[in-house]
Amino acid sequence: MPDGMTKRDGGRRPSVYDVARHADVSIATVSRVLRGSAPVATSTRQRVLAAVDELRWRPSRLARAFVAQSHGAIGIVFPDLGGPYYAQVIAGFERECVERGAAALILATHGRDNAAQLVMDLADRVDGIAVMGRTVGDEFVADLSRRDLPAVVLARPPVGTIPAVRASNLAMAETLARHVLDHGRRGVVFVGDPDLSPDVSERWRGVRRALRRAGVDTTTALKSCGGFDVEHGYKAGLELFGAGNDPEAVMCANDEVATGVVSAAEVSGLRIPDDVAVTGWDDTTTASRQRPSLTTVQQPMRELGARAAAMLFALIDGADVKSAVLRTSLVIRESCGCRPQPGGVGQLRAANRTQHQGRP
Amino acid sequence: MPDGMTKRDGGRRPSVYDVARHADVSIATVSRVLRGSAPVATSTRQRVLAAVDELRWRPSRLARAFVAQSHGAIGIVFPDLGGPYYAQVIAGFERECVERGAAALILATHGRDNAAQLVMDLADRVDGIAVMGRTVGDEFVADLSRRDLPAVVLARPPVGTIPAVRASNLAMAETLARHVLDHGRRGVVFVGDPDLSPDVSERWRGVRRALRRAGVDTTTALKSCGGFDVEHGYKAGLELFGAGNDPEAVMCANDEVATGVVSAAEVSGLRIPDDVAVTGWDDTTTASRQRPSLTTVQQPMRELGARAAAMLFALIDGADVKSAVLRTSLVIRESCGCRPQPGGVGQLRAANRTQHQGRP
DNA sequence: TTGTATGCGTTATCAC
DNA sequence: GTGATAACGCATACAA
Repeated sequence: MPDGMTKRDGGRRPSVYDVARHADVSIATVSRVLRGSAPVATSTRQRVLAAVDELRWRPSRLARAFVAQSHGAIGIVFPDLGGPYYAQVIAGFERECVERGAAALILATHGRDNAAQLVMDLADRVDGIAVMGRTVGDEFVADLSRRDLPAVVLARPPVGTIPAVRASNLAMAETLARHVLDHGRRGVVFVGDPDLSPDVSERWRGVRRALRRAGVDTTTALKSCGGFDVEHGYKAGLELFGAGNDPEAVMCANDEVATGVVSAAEVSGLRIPDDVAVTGWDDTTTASRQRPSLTTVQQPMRELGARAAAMLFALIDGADVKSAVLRTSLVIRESCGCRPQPGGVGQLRAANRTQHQGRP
Repeated sequence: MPDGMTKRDGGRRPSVYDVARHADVSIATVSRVLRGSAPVATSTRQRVLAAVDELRWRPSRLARAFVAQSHGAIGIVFPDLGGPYYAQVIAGFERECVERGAAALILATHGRDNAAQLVMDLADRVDGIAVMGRTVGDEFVADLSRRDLPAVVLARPPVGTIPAVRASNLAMAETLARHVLDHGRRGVVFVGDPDLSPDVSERWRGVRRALRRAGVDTTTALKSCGGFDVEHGYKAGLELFGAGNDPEAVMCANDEVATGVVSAAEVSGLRIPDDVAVTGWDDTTTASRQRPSLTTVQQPMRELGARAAAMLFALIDGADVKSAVLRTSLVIRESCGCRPQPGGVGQLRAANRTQHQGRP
């Protein structure tokens, strides 16, 4: 700034220039003191710090970000925000951001028709973006990456060169289905919408494979329910139990749907697991507390979010990033027909957990 | 360079200068075309748009924000993220942001020791900030506002001149407690931590007032549980029911704590509501689905988030903003001792709802 | 150790 | 209608 050019006073917040003038140094020195980017004489430093303190100056993040050409933030896109699953994923994502000193921007498209526009807006304000499941189309995700914006996908397979982080589904679903079949149940129905998410799609495929290998007909083994919450599960359950062809086991897309199905069963006068077995997925906190306690599959939800963030930061740093498949584990409780554990409701013994890792 | 900011290199992204050169115009004209801030000849406009298209240029939000001295974002600070309450508040906050074309930044302090630092960081990257409950101290909140950063507080009374948005607690809690007393229950215990949140503090005060007016001793009427989730409620419930002085009614800080208390009661061999009545707060989706269905208080959680955001935008626009107390309503179901409603589990008749508005 | 000068990408204010 | 140019607040290469 040229000499004699005095900035107008007023409500304007102080800038480096104000601090520099106040401490009788150059703006470069002020910057050096604040960033510690170069040695500064102790006496000078103290003058600067005093000025900073007196003017209550904080460097403008807007300007810093502009100079650094970096937002210091990453974003994550969900279809929705309800339910414990998203909350956990967000928590993991956010924790990683905090550790890195970055901000987390969260966007839920909620099935809005302008979802693509919203995601684009978000892309303009972050250094990297994570997209969950089928929130937006593949071609759109690929487009983000083509704009040189670091991107990862979550809870779904990789898209082209865009890395993915997800939990193992297919093999574990097959394992769980086999366990249900081992209880002697043949009339197995999977409640969920394979089209709504890649996760559910893989779980259904795993279940179907187990049924086929056991020689069970699968033509009526899929019941879609239109959503992932308790309400949808309840409604699907009522339809299922009212249809006459009473299923012997209902395997659900997630724990919340399972909770709804359990309610529907009880309203329909069915006992669990005697009349009908029920299983969930996710091992949310309520799963162990329900009665009967819910047999389900534990997946590391926080870890999913944390890994997505970590992968983004690695990409931003120019590192090479590979897709990851996180481990899931079987959590056998009572709702599948197993006996209550001696430890009490919701208690588990290690022997009841089966881990599985690999490509879903 | 500040935390979280690392320079991304690679092929430089195009700027106005590139587009201007490509279209053989000045950068001013490019800006005019894009912003529509001044008339441009049709032929010129088309040349510019063609160049924009070809270079796949998007104006840098970083630069725009810098020039406009505006982040185009507001932030919200929570103590935590788990549970349906926060999810709903976030959803409302986020919806309002989307409608306004702004971004929502979400921070959960999780009881970290550097919470104040984190909130300060957030304050540096938003145009306004909403703080929930006692996430940070009053003096800190006041300090934010003193820095000319628009601020509102959520789920608590106003702090100085900082407006608040909250739901009615005290009178409704008293009403609910009276209802429980009307069932003939005298040994009433409130489970929750008044110190953890202003909301809970007011609910406890309302309950206590009702008890005192009914001539009930309140010296053992408070049972703290250390948190707002099912686990804490369960643990508190076990202690409560194992202590010998069996309560006749347990009024909980929220629905999740109530759910835990219900589990604890059942494990302790107590029937609800015959042996012990239980009430919650929030009317989350599971409240109507539980058996027995949970008597609780409905509060507009999404609305709380939405109003907080709307108030921030109003403050940013320089408008005058007044605190607001949102209406809550009593939701009588079975867990308090009332009979099941004919409509089925979770169904409500209008007659079962009592609304209340006013200063809590 | 400190100061000067330049660039970051946009919008806005002048001239023409 | 259009173009040259000055901010915006900071970081930094280069001088001194």
